[in-house]
Amino acid sequence: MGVTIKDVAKAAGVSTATVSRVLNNSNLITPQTTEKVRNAMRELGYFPNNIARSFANQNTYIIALVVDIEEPTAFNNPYFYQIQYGIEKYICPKGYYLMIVNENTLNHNGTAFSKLFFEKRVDGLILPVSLLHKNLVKKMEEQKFPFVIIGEPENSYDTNWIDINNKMAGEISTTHLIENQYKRIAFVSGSRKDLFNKNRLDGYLTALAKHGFQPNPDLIKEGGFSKEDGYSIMNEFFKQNNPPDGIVFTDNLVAFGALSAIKEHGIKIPDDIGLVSFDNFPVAELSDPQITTVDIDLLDLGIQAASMLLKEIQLPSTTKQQSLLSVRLIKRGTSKRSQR
Amino acid sequence: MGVTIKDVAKAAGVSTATVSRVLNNSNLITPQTTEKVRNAMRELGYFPNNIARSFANQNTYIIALVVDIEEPTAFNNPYFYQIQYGIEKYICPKGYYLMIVNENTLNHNGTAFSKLFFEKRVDGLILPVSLLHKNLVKKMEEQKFPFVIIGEPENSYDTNWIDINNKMAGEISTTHLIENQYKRIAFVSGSRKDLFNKNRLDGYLTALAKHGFQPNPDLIKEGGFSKEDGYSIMNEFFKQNNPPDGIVFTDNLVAFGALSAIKEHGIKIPDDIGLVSFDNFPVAELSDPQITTVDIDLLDLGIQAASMLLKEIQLPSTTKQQSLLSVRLIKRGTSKRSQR
DNA sequence: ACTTTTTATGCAACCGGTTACATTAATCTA
DNA sequence: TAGATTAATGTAACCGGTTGCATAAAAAGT
Repeated sequence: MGVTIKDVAKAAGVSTATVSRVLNNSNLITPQTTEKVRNAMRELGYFPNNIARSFANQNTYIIALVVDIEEPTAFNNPYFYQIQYGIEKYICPKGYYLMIVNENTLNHNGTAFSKLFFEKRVDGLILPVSLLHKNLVKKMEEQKFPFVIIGEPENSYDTNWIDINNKMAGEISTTHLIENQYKRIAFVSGSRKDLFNKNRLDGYLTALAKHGFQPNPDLIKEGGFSKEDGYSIMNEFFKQNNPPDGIVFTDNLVAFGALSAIKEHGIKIPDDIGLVSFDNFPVAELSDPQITTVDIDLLDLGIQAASMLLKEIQLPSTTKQQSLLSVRLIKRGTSKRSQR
Repeated sequence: MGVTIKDVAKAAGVSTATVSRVLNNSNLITPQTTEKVRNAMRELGYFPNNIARSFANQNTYIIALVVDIEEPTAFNNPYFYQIQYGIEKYICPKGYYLMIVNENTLNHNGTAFSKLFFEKRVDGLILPVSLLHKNLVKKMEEQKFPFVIIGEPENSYDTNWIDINNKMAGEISTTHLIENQYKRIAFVSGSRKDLFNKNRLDGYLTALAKHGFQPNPDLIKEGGFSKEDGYSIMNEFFKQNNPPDGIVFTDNLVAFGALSAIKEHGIKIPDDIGLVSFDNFPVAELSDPQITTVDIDLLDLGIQAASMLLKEIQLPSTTKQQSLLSVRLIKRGTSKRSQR
């Protein structure tokens, strides 16, 4: 039905091997022959059948990004979207394509995505640390199957991984508040079962220590993802007899909710209280005042992850790559104290 | 290196054909034989090589979603992200995988994605109407290659397509303002070169006509995507000697910017002016007051598009499928007048 | 001019499944 | 129970490229 390499070979008066070599820019072929073959291809409207190509050399030129997003929260959080965009941007000019798999739509045992590996559907995987499973990792390493983890894994894993520098993020945001003369600085994060939240807290504590502040357990809270959570956490703080005058939030939406609570109490931002948040998602610019945030460059994270993976695919190595990306603070209205 | 069908055949004492039939759940095979083969597979840790499978039957079980997102705007707009999520959700349980291609990272002639089709890398395509090109469409139709367009194309195209009902969206949003006793209702949309904006305007005009309102050219504006655009457009309205008291925006962010301008003028929302926007993106809930929006169900759009495509892949038909999805209004703070 | 080396091309096996067709085993019919 | 029909399995060609090895052609060496 389609035009095959045989048709081209016949039309150009050469063998299929020669046509194949032209396709692959082998440097064995004479310019004249190349020319002949190219012409034949053009005349016949030939395109190489990619499935056959993959079959012959046992690779697909596809890599997959595995995500685990839940429906309700999916669209508030552009996390994977930005990473995805970065990956695509990097691999596409190199002739690779990106496949997206959401583990949650497969809903088996949390390793359904591993079919991609077992069935050789892709040449490599990028997956979030939350989907790491000991057995699967062992199998992939045995077969030298390339994969890169997004997020720092527990140190029992020696794999390729990449993450933003969460400790640094915790430290610079806290330091920023300290430098703006806030004195009682609180820290509100997601679950500290997650290593990245532990690291963020670590950064917060480091900053306090460096400036001679004592950490105060009352000012360290855990849990919360939503605007509503932020609202109620803030109100809990207000019930304390000595509430914080500065808060580091590790989530934009939580900060957004806290903002409402603060306004309701008639407390001035940033004069009476300073706020810093993480993840410079678009919402951070929409509040009034705009939220000071740690900007994590997820586009770059995607690019770096992809680069790491392609390196592994193209020249497999036994030493694993690891990378921590710097973050920077974007100073906005919630932390710029007029004076004091 | 890997375990192949031959190994399984030998271990089970049957032919490769039988193993293949077991793999494909052919109903020719005896339960006993099936059992034998399954056991052999299990013992050997066999997984079918998917590349070989694809090669044998010339399909990939992959479909691609082609997008065209520009970097700066990419993350404000979860448009494709939600659609993508819907597609993935639909196709995954049916054994298909999703590939994502961003035309803008390929940056050739706007049809770089067509390689996917020519090289048979995927079984079908879902692409936005903005990427439609006459010649390419002709070629794809000649070869009966399945594809679905997101967005209503100009009527010179007879293809499978799906869109939200933009006229309905324009009409219900306008009607809602009319019913809330707003009298001078403006309409602010993106470029009217795009059919969907024409349709939205059409809906607006229809609603006005149904309620005996005369359209007023001063109240119909075009252009703008950002918060800043919304801010300046709103200020232009305020310069008019008879500004609107109700506005339909076709973009969340534009409405967000307009909101700031309105507040600065000390005008009360929703008592003095009512706002409705399109696209119920997460930001709509973050403003104060929250923005009344037309909710377009992009998750469903993705699901429907995928369903359309798989239908086309599984049983090709000559009659094209078209679908307009209903929209609904989510009433929030910017349009709930206390009384009048 | 004749061997030796290098370069360009062809031959054919191979990648791992699928499936049309052939063959054998099982079941049915009279 | 032989003969016809149906069900289960096997044989081998095929999908469309790639590539090791053989060979032919060209270039270099003596």
